[in-house]
Amino acid sequence: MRNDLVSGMARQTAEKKQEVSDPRVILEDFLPYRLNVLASLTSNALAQIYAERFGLSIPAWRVVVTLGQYEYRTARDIAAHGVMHKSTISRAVASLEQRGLIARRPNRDDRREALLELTPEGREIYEALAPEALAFEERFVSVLTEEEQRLLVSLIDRLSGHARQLAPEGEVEG
Amino acid sequence: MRNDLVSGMARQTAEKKQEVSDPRVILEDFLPYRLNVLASLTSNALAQIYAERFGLSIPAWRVVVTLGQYEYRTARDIAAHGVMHKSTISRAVASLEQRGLIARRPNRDDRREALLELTPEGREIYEALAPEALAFEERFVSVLTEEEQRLLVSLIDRLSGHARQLAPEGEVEG
DNA sequence: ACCAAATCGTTGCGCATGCAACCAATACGT
DNA sequence: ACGTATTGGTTGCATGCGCAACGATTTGGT
Repeated sequence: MRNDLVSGMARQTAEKKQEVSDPRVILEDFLPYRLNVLASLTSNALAQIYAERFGLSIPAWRVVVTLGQYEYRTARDIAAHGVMHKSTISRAVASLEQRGLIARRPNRDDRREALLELTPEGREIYEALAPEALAFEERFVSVLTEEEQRLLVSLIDRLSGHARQLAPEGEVEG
Repeated sequence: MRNDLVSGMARQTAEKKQEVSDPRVILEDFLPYRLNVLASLTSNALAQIYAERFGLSIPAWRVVVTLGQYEYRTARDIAAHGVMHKSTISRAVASLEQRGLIARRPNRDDRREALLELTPEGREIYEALAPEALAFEERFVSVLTEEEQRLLVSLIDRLSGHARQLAPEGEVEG
């Protein structure tokens, strides 16, 4: 093996004081980087479940979950709820509709938008998928104590709130 | 405004017991989702800095940072260090080389690989970029106390280690 | 009533990404 | 020493994404 660089992830606290005089970014210690690595690892592991077993992309998965949670909803609700770009949703919805997993019902009160909902087949997939997703989450956080899990959630929340202010505008992919 | 769905991020603890009998995924409470949103928010905010001000993509930024940190390194070292696919690195390196920010020196001992290093211009950019990145990080985590910051880092570390086991293989984009 | 601005959703375009195939060079087994 | 397997790095290809422009519809101002 030869992967000591990544598996080592050497943390060098001795370096800290140097950052003052000659600012250096230590990638492995850089929080945005770490967050991304963790999020990617998690996403990819999860994606295997719903891609290989249900043929769903990440955006499709989010659409399905949202509709499973809310019965029916418009595309822009889903976009807001899943923090995704509306074009991403549009394409995911088109694909899901073509596969017969969701149905589109035009809204008579506002004919620009359409209400989306799971078809019976769609709900079937959702009901098979949801327990697996939750089981994954459970396995994933099982290295932490309950206390730590609550803490993590609260830290993430506060950081997310703050991050939205640092970058006021813009959707987020996922 | 009409974004109550996303800005509300309603957390409904009362729902918890329902998950036992009828497993439902509440997207806003789903940890992988939250991690992704936070990571994306952070990435995008950061990306603005080095895209708009230095014309660097995320992979390019990671190459620059790695070389700033280690003087010289091969492409595959950088890939491992930045947890990125080797093709991503290859293209980032090509672009940086063309812009004259990094130089490639063939390794006589193993002529498959090449040692990469920052040119003076590259280092100049790095030295302008590093303080800004660190300042961003500082601003970013400033909502947390020192204690909480240490805790967050440790939680992330443990989760990352665990996640690597759940998804044993595969690079990570970023 | 009318016109401008805003909103929902779709689509064409350019670009980045991951994958797999590939080339060149090196390591390994026998 | 020879052939095969492995490794570093590049590239063609298909896919997916965000952006911006657009059509259709609705809202708001006057």
